[in-house]
Amino acid sequence: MRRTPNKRPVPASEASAAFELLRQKSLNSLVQREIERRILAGELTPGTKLNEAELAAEMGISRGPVREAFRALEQAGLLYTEKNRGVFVRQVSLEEADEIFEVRAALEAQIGRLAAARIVPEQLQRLRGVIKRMHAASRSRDADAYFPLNIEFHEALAEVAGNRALAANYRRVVNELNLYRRETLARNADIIPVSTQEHEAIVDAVAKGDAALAERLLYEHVMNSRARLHLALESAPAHRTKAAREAA
Amino acid sequence: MRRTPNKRPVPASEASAAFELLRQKSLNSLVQREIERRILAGELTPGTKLNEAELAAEMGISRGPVREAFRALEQAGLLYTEKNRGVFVRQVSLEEADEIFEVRAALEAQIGRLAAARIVPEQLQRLRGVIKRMHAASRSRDADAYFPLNIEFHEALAEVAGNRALAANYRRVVNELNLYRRETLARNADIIPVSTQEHEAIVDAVAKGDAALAERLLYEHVMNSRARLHLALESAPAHRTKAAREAA
DNA sequence: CCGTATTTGTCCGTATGTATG
DNA sequence: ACATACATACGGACAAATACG
Repeated sequence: MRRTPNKRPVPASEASAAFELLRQKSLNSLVQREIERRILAGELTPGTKLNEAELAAEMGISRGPVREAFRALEQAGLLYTEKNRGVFVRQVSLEEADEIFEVRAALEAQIGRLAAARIVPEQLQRLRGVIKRMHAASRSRDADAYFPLNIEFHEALAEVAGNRALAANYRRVVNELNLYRRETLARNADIIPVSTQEHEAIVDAVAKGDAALAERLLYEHVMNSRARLHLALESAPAHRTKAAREAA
Repeated sequence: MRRTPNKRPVPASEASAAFELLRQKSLNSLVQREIERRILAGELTPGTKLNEAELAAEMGISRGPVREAFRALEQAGLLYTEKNRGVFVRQVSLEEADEIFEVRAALEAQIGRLAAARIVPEQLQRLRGVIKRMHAASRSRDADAYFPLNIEFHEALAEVAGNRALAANYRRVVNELNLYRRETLARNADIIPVSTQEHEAIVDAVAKGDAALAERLLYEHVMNSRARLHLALESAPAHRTKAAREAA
């Protein structure tokens, strides 16, 4: 046996949260998680340069674990490195985003196919609940309420599909799409009713167990999202800044 | 301008291949590439423990870059880390492999759909050439010749699809499947004729520009591969060792 | 079960390359 | 164009945890 069967209980004096976390996770993984959080939360925007020493000092650690986290996040597609210059938050161009949408469509279609075959009543109830809240957000044209629901819907569906590898790949692809300049990513309230209807049709197909239909609807839903992004860019080709949005 | 426009020519004394490589690529990326190569070539088999200091010494460098490469390869799914114990080549269970096949099927289907829409004559000619060599390998029941052709076929098709993000995701998934115990992975000569015919039908569909058919055939091809793996496992449930194969 | 050897996790110093006035 | 300041890439040392006799 390679592992000690009975782990010694941690003395109360050492049982701080940070200490207990370090028992299990090494520093590099914590740094990785934190940087990932900041990027996905929008605190670090695409193109931002990350400073090794600064980050290390801020977290009260040395630069080694920070560098290791950089390499992991680089592989994950969230950062890129220019040798001897530094690491930067990745920027996804419109052309890349178009390609990634095609990957997402394929994965979502598979999620739909599997979900239709495997969904159980309580999962269906949850999806119906999300749709209901989407309708509410749609009626009040509340984009800030709608978009978290959109994420929740697709996350829940991925879980229904019951395939961890598929869900993991799906999440990575969605994260990459978030690296397309955040401000413009289809935060247009006009699309909410249409999008809500598409989601409802998807749930209906999954509920019926119609795998082929769910697959097709999800594929089209993703490609429609891509088309809507392009439409939004045409109607507002100039990059709308945060200040401009707040003024409106 | 951030970069020096005219790079100083490298003095002959410093112009060794290794030196010039280091001008562009950092050590961690070279280590990463080398370890990845060893894993995919089968020199490092799933479950093998990697020793930081040993690898560093072997390559004549310090442990820092090795650790950074570990973190990248961990994120890529080729290694996994047990804290304070070490990093190991990842092992993919049969259950995981089944899930990954479903991801691969979705990506391959999308590759087929796009390839049918975008293929140009010279690409088609190349695919037909691979098929031709597959038939030859099939007639002589030469598995060692066939399996590289299989890889070449799918790689070429991914290129035809003309979507870099899709190709990158596809490669990662295929690499993961290679981490399912290598020895058993459908190295059965009986399946070669069937597999060849499936490939030929796929090329025909792509050549016709029939996206829907190419998509369906590729999906089924991948799922058939999965089924053939299961069949092979049933007929030989005991793990056939390298020695056993060589004796046969 | 205990002491020792090995290996990992982390930190720090230095050289090299880059940005800037 | 040059000198200076700064950030990164890498090496090396120390402490803690694990493996082994």
